[in-house]
Amino acid sequence: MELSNTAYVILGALHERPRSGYDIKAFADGSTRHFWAVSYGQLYPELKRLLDAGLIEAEDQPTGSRQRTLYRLARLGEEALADWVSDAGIRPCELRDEMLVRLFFSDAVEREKRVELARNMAARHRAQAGGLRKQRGKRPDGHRENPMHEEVLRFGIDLHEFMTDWYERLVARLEEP
Amino acid sequence: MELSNTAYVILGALHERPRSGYDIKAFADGSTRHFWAVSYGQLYPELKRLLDAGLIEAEDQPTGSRQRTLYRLARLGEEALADWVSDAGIRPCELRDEMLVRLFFSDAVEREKRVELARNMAARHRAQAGGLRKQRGKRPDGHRENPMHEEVLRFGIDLHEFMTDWYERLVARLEEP
DNA sequence: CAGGCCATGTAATCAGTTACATGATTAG
DNA sequence: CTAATCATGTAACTGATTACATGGCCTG
Repeated sequence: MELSNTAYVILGALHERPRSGYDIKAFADGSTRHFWAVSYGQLYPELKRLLDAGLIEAEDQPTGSRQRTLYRLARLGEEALADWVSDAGIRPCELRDEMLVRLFFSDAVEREKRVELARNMAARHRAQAGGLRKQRGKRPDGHRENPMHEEVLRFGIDLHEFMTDWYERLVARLEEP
Repeated sequence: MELSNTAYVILGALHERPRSGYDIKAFADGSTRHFWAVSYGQLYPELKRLLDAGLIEAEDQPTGSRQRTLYRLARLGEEALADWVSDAGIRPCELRDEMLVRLFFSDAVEREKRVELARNMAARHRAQAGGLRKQRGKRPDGHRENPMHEEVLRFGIDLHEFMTDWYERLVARLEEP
């Protein structure tokens, strides 16, 4: 059976510890969001499918009268996750950037506008790097047993810092012809 | 009226010169593909919509009995393109990378597999940078009047080289603890 | 005359987002 | 008491890909 990448994000989240749907979403928002986002619209139906397929198990754990379903990784899910991570296949890295498309076509407008656009892009990545750095501050120890989480977060920060620098240099280049 | 980004790619392609649908696709594959891909499934319906909206004009130009519709940018389309490029709004830069998700969860597998994954990722970006560099070689002059095309291509090359280096350093870090 | 390129299109499908609807618990 | 957070879910929509179908032109 074919699983979506989102399904593997769920399995990965449950590999660490049992979680509710809400908790899985919070985990994704705080970690994989910058390279793989997950929305409720996918999450809950996907949980149902994984449950039916026997990759995860559900346990009812209400707090008072507030319902809560705690999911945990089943043996089958553990195996599926390990197999998937071990897959040696090369998959494309997809980038979708509307502002970059604008920049690409910005010969059609005056230099001023072009420079402003490049400046906005630098600011965007600066903000993104800042956001990730903040995320990092929030985990004083959470990375002890998952060093790769830390590595990937570091990658995000480095990447956005690289882009910030790149666009700043572009601004300089565009300003003095 | 709201236009999709793909519509703007089309307008941008036509800004340079009149083109057939096939030619627009070839243009996108050879330039915007690495940050904004376009498929036939979107292209032809979108052309129809842009035509109906009066942003582009069509001219029949068959070669023998092989049909061919040449599209050109109308005044309305020219304006729409310029307005869109000038838009100061900040839009997110979206990255979707399945391999990075795997890497993120790779604490779940043995070190060997993890290193192999990182090595594959370095190779992927090396290949991607190479592909872009080749693309660049193919345009001995095409960038004269569109210097931003060259800048964005340069960005792609630099970006993938940065990532290649980053993953190579990761491999080194993972190998000697 | 074959293979590659030029050329146009559609139908089915998919992945994913947005917006909505509902309601309990907890901290200030 | 009220705002934030915890919690679950669905329906409608959108953007985009895949796979298919068709056929002519040009070069070796």
